[in-house]
Amino acid sequence: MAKAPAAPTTDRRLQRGERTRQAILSHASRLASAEGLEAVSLQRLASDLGISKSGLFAHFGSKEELQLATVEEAGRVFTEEVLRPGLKAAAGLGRIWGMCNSYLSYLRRAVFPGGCFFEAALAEFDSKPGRVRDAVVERRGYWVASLARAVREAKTAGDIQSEVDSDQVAWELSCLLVGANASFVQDGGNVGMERARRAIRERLERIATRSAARLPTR
Amino acid sequence: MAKAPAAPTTDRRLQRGERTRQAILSHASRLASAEGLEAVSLQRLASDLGISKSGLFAHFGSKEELQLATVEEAGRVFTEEVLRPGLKAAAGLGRIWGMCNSYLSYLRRAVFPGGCFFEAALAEFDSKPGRVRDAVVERRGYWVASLARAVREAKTAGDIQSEVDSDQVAWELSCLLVGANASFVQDGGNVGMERARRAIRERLERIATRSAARLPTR
DNA sequence: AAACAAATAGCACGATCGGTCGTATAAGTC
DNA sequence: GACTTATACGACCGATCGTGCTATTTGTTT
Repeated sequence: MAKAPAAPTTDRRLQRGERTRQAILSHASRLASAEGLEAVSLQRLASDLGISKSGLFAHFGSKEELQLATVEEAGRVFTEEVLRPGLKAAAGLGRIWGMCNSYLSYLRRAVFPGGCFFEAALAEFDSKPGRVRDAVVERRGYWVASLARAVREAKTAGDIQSEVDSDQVAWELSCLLVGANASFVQDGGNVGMERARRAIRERLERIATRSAARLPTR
Repeated sequence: MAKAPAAPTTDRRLQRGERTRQAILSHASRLASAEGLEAVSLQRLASDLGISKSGLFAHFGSKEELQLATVEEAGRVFTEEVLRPGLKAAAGLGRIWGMCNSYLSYLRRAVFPGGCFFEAALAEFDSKPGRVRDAVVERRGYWVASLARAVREAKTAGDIQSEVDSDQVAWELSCLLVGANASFVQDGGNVGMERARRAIRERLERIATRSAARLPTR
């Protein structure tokens, strides 16, 4: 019953194992965002990190488990870098805008060098069923659902007209954000980013009530 | 000098070769849309088509050439299935709407079983430079440029307000269409399709002039 | 019929893939 | 100290990858 959260063990062996595991997953998620989950081989990972392939393998037991753990790690990062800061603004139009900008910032800062991890993983696994696909789809669904919830909240906060379809708006916003991701990955420039920002601003202003606060210029 | 176009040779050996080459590329492009270009191995292709791996290989000389030819074949199909029918309507709002619907129809009919070939290929190659990437990017750029041109034409036709940014609108439309593709590939349903259609309709109606014809209901 | 050319098949190669196994080493427990 | 436990390693396996090199079949040309 007294199972401590996050297992703050004192055993230095376990600590060491946890550190290498973390290093593996961090590198794997970054690599996978650019080259794809399947393309990240155990050999490649091991030699990049200067450890043995079998030592690395022992941490996961199978390639699929590695991929699953990698998705989970990427989800942790996404929560930290996008979802969490997106909640700083109070519920309303500002929070939606904040979430979108958190995502764009997460792209611009190249948290994952290959763009958004989940867009890459989704495109790779969308047609091949399995646990990895399910995990990716669930995570990505959670993100869109979070956007939809923010829109609903903005509606009850009186920032958004009551007739608008929250899910529809969230879907459109997510489309524009993945468009920004695609543009960014392709040319590394900021044109897609600005296009998305502009489109999102116009979309939000169009459904805002007269009483809603104006969106910040930046 | 008398090199005939499309090489309508009478040599039955060459004809046979061309037929198998076409069969290879057709199967390869369909397969690649679902599983990725890299995942389509020569072995897999050969056994699917009931020919030998070396016989298949001889047609292309390298895997990269195969991939290049596959992209080209997919481009041929895309032109036939999307670009061509999209031009049936006269320049103006109707043509933009027609192009978008051609794309959605191309998705719904599952011309490629894994959704839009180019979205899949782009996601796979966006971070790995090379000739394949260049070919995919060029093709996909041509599609967005065609959308932008249609928007410009609609503007000079008086269907669209003169202040609108054609490239911006085309970018947004392409985002919504790839969103439809992503949704379709994920759940096979039509919700993404309807979302996209609705978003596109609203987007177009918002920039239409008062004199422009109304978009058809279907 | 002989010579030739193109499409296809057979076979083997080196490299790399995910995965297994036995073992050495370091850190904890008694 | 002896004993246990967890990490990491090296060697190796069978399968598959892309790719050459050499027949063999099939159709054309003279």
